[in-house]
Amino acid sequence: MSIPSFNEIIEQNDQTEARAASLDAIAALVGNVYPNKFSRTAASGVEDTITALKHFATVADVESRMAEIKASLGEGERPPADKKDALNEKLKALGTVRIAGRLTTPTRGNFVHLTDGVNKLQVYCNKKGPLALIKNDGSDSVDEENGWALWQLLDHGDLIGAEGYLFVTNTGEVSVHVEKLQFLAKAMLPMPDKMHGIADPELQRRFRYADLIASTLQIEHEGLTTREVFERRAKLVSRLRRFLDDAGFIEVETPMLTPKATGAAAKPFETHHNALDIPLYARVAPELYLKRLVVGGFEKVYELNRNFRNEGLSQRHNPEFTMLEFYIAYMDVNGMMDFAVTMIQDAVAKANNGGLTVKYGDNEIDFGKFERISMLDAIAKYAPGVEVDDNNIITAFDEHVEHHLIQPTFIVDYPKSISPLSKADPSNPNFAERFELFINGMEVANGFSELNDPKEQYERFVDQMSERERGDEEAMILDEDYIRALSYGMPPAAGIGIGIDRLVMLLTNKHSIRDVILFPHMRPEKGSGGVEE
RNA sequence: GGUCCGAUAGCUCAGUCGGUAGAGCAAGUGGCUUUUAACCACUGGGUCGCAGGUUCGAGUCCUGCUCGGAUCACCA
Repeated sequence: MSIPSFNEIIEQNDQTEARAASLDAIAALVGNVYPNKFSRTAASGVEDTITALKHFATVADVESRMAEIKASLGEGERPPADKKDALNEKLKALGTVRIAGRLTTPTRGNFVHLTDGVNKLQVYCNKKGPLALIKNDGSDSVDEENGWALWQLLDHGDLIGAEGYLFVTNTGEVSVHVEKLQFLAKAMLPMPDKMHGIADPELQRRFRYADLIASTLQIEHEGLTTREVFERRAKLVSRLRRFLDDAGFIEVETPMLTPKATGAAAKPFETHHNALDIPLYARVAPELYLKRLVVGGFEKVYELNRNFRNEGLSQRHNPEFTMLEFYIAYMDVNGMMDFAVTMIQDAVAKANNGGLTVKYGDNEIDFGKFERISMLDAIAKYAPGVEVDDNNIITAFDEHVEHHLIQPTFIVDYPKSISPLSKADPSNPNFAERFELFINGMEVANGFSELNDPKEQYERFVDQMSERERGDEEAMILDEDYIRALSYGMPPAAGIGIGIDRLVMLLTNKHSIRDVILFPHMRPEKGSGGVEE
């Protein structure tokens, strides 16, 4: 395989050539074009971001005062000079600020915005100066003459540092009057379209970095920006962790590479360990490891991490997906449903600005109430004429019921035959004490009263193994060590697995799982050497 | 894997009945310089996804392929 040249990786065209020329000219002015640091000092007195500066009390106050003044003005009217001057006094008293960020689209002439990804702050440079540039030779020495020359060489998307004082413009926007400018890094590639961002979903996912840049440079957008989607995702995940930690759980990490892929009905990825010369499988579920820990005395235990399933890709399926799985000793399936509702409501509210209702496509989903209905009752309700027996119950459910379950609904009483790790319902031995949570027709969670009788568990595995021999590739594999663990005695316990990606889809009004995973699986790029032709 | 839709300038997109390849943004040059996405003037920029076919002539019609999206099947 030949190593591609830089110019093959970064396709050369008029845009990149112009930027390369700009970079050469900047190098002639400042020296090293990739300096190692820029000290950001904002008015709040700490190493600060633009966002922190904008939220700093004095700045925020000036902005809100100016907003009031502007609200009282007519179309095209400018804020009165005396009021502006008074606010400028307050800003000037803050002294010099040093901010850094990416250059957004130049508006006109000397004005441009710098963004730290979250917020923007306008900066202003005056040709008549004084405008110095900070040299990048490590000495922090200043070239008093060439600030304007550097300013003119900058491109949309370049990263710069700016030092100056805050002021309010004639139109009432708080800005930095730049006195010193430092070049920090070059955007060799043109920025995404300022109005549309990156429109092609393939390119959004493939070039996620550019998609995220577009989130902060784009002028208008519908729905959440990509950045906001992942901020919301992060908020949800951190809130779920917090909730469990506060409830006395321990977070653990169990093997991702396992000698046996079991604990869920799924096809695994296979790899090979060279030193041991054995096959290893990317885990399809952490379930059996976590229950070993319940045996060991971790009565409340959770893992929030990736699982891997070697199956088809779809709007709702990525080969690796994030699952929150947890177990509570001495609890049964009903207690688990109660607990899960409280936890999900807490996390949804925190990630959704306090609200429990979410717009998803044409539906409004209300996380305020979760229904519970048995699988048989659900089939009777949505497919009244359909005769159900052991063999067709799941098919009937999938075909006739699933897509009706828009509002959060626990389907309970699953056939035992398809629930090899869950306890049977004592009053109805053909059924398991198991639920799945459906929202918008999508399976979001799966939980049950955990089977803790080692002999029965062994028999269930044996049944699975014979299913396997009959050709069901996804039937579970007997895990002998798990049987041994259960034989030490596991307390009664309830467990649940929650599909985090799908929950995030619901909270962000995204209809493809690939839009809530930063780097979803894609086919290799053509000519990247990823595939032999 | 089946079906439907799409691929045109760096980006977002037009392109009528088959008849010289278009716009906005971005880029370049010059002007303006307290502006709020889009200031003014000029300029450069195309293997119309790939390969065939029909035709005097194909971005446009036909066939195959590649890649993507939607949807069905399968799955969580």
